[in-house]
Parts: sequence; C-alpha cells; structure tokens
Amino acid sequence: MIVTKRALKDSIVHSSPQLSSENETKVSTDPDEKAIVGRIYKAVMEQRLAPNTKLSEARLCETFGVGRMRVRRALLLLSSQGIIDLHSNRGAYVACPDKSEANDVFEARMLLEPPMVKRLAVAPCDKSLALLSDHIALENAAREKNERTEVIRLSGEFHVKLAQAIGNEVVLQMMRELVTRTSLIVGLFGSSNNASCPDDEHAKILNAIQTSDPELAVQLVTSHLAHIQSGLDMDRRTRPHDDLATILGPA
Amino acid sequence: MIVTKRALKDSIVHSSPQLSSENETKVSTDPDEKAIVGRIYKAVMEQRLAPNTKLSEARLCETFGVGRMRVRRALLLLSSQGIIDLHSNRGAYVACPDKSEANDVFEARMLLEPPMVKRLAVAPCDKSLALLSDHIALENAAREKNERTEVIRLSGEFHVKLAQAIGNEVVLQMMRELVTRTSLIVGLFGSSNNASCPDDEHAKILNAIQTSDPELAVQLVTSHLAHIQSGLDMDRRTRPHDDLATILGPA
DNA sequence: CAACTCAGTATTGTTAACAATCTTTGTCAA
DNA sequence: TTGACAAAGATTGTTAACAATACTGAGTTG
Repeated sequence: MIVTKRALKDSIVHSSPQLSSENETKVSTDPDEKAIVGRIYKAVMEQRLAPNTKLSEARLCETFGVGRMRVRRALLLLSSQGIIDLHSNRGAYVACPDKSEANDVFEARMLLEPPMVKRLAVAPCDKSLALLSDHIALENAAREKNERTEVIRLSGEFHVKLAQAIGNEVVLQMMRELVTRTSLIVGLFGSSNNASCPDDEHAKILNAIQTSDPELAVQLVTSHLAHIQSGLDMDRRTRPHDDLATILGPA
Repeated sequence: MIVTKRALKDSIVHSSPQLSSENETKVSTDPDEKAIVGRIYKAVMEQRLAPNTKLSEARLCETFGVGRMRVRRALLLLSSQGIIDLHSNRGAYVACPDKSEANDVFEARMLLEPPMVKRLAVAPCDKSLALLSDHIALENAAREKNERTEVIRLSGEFHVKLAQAIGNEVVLQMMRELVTRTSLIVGLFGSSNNASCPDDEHAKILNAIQTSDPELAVQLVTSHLAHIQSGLDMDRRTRPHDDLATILGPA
C-alpha cells in the first residue's frame, strides 16, 4: 500500500513516447473502457504492473479521469481475458498465474504459433515482411539504448506482430491475450535477467520466413518458445510485490 | 419485432433436459453474468438465436430474472468475445459476421485444431478417449432421435471437447469462442441442410486418435473443417431474421 | 507478548433515478 | 400517396446514493 500509492499511477499513466500516439488521438478525449484496457495491457507487457498488484476502483478512476462505471467495465474485460482476477467484494488484482495456468498458456502458444509462422513462410508477402522487419528494427534500437521496459514490451509484441502479419483479427486478438499473459508468467517465474532474452532469435525467424523456409521457421519458433519456457523456474516463484515481507526482508 | 416477442424468450430460456443440469445447481440461485453468458452461448450454438437478433436489456432482465447491471455485464462479455455486437445507444445485437470475419474464424480454427488433434493422437490417454467417445455417442443418439437443435449443438461441441481432452483451460476457452462464432457463420452462410453435416467424420477423427495416427488425424480434421467451410456460400448470405422483407417474401 | 474481539473505516456491489439518444408515430404539406 | 418534420415513447448510458462486505487498529484478555 505504501509503495504502490504513487508507483501504481506512474506504472499505468506513464507512456513511452512513440506509443502514446497510437493510443491517444490528438486531444485527450476521455478514454472509454477500451482505452483503459489498452493502457493496462501495455503496463503489464512492460512488466511495470506486477502480479497481485491491487487495482482499486477509486485509484483507477482518478488515474484515468473516468467514472467508476467505465473502470468496472474495463476490469470485467480484463478479467475475462485472464489479465486480472476479480475477487468478490475484495477487488481486482493483477493476475497471478499458477504453474498449471502458466503451462496452459505456453502450450497454447506452442500449438498456435508454429502453424502461424508456417503459413507466413509458405507465402510471404511484402507487407508482412516489412511489418516484421520494421518491428525488429525497433527492438534493436531499444536494446541499444538500454530502454529496459521498451525492450521487454517489444520483445513480446513481436509475436503479436506475427499474428498481425497474417492479417487475421481473430488470431491477433488471441495472440495479444496469450503474449500479455506470458509477460505475467515471465515476471513471476523468470530468473532475473532472462526477462527479454531472445536477442537475435526474432531476426532468425523473420529470415526463415523471408527465404520461404516453412520447416525452418517452425523449428525456430518452436525452439524459441521452448527457450523462453526453459528460462523459467516453475517451482521457485518470485513472490509478488504485494506482500511486503519480501520487499523489506525477513528481519 | 413481432416474431421475436415470444420467440426470443423461448430460444434462450428453453433448455434441453440433459443440459439443464450442467448449468443450474439444484436450487434456482439467481444467475450471475457467467450463467447468462452460458445460456446465450448455448442458444447461439443451437442456432436458435439468429444473427442480428436484438437483445434488449429489459427483455433479458425479465427472462433471467436479474437486474439490469448483470445483463449489461453479460452483454459486455459477449461482445468482447465476438458473439454479439454492441452499438452505442442502440443496444446489443447477435453478431452478424461478414465474409472477412468468417474467413478469419475459419482460418484460426485451421491453424489451431490440427496441432490439437496431432497432440492428442501422439499420446492418447484413456480419459480423453472416453470423453470423446461418450460425446460421439451423444451425437449419434441425438441424430437418431431427430433432435435438430441438439444435433447442431453437439456437432459443434465436439470440437470443444477436443480442447477439453487436451486438458488446457486456455485452449478450451479459445475453442469455445471459435466454435460458437462458427455457429453464427454457418447460420448465415450455410446452404440449408448442411448445417450439421459431419455425419461420421467425428468418429473417424476419434479413431485416428485412438490408433495413435497423428498424420491421419491432422488430415481428417483439416478436411473436416474444409468440408464445413466449403458448404458455405460466402457471397449469397441468408439475410438475418431481423429484416422482415425476406421473411414475408418480395411480394 | 500473542491472540482475539469489536467498533470504525474503506472499498466494493447494487439499486434506482435521471439524462441522452434513438425509434416510432402522427401530422401536415407538396 | 409520399415525403419531411416534430412530438411522444422507448431504450440505453450515466450518475449518485445506498447496502453489504471486507479490512484496520485499538483495546482487551489469556
């Protein structure tokens, strides 16, 4: 409670320069629930909203300058997508996936993403390649500038871009959800530094798509996902920021 | 409007005998939004709720015996899953997918389901086989008894059971959504009698899984989906019940 | 000193009234 | 008859007050 007072607001409201344009249209029109959901999605993907963080209605209201109703609608949407948990009479908390849920998310990605890149590699179109290529450029730029949160977010978003490259709204939505939930999982079970990790694996995948090598692309994305998953320690979960004991130490 | 007055209530509230038990627990506890969502899901899957049907809040309130708030929450959830469309100030309408959306849904299923059955066939476990086998028995029984709506629903639900057999909650949720949206699509673009269609294709798929033949299973499910899709006429869409012109004829 | 009780406070859940918007109906004129 | 226009009605969107529940902390007791 003491820590999150100001930190929570920052973690949501603070937006990186190039992204503020994609969410906010010129004037600050009061955001609808979709905008609120988007903001929280972004905060989770940048791992600024730790699992189990409480999202009180009042706080969100003042953060977004919106009535309670909009906030509640947004929270309901987020909960239906597994990003937050809604406890009756106790409020909304950033989701804190357990081992089983984490496995489910990874398994779902293991099922879905290989066919995706396979399809991309079979018939790569210029627009898709440009989209992915541009994104990787962004990743590299952020990495060089040591922008940690940006690197993390872009690293996850690459996989969303894969769905976008296919040009399928339904798949895109599914991937957005899966990737965001993965951010929570990595935040919980990740072993310190490997939060972003992929380095040039994304570039290799793109290359396989470019050269129209479906089998290689599938193999690369599969091992990429396995790599991420293997970097997790499913048993020793890092305690969520919420309980102060771990922050302040055992003394 | 005239037609739906009584028909709407029936199409939602009326529940087939063996399913009422799975949604309602003993006493009629006033249903939360999750129950409402489930009921509407079922009605859509049985194709009793035609696309573009208006779901007015007042009607739903009295149908479910629930306050307006619950109904609105349910509608929001349904809209976030593409089952209904929410038009500002105009209300909620059962979704009416266009050609592009329909293709996206089928493409998503084409991406997701083959890997699913592949995984099932690689390591079939008894519980999964029993689940699927029992379901096919239900399908056959319903077909023999000529219970049209039941056949339609079970026919779609088989694919949900595939996800359930994998034992992955995330995949299960995705499949539920995809299958339900498919029901809407088939209702819109389907050529009369092929609404349910598969006959014994489901059994064949199960058999491939049982005999641990992944390649065959993948091939069967792929052609099964292609078969369903080919039965659609994407251009000559059957007009939704809403506009009376098609009901009363051109005269 | 630990654990428990019990008000007081804060937060969430619900309801009902109000405001805004759309739809329909009825009227009038061309 | 048809079209436009305006008022009435119905439906949705929003707000605010109230109710119910959970949390907090002081005080008490073992």
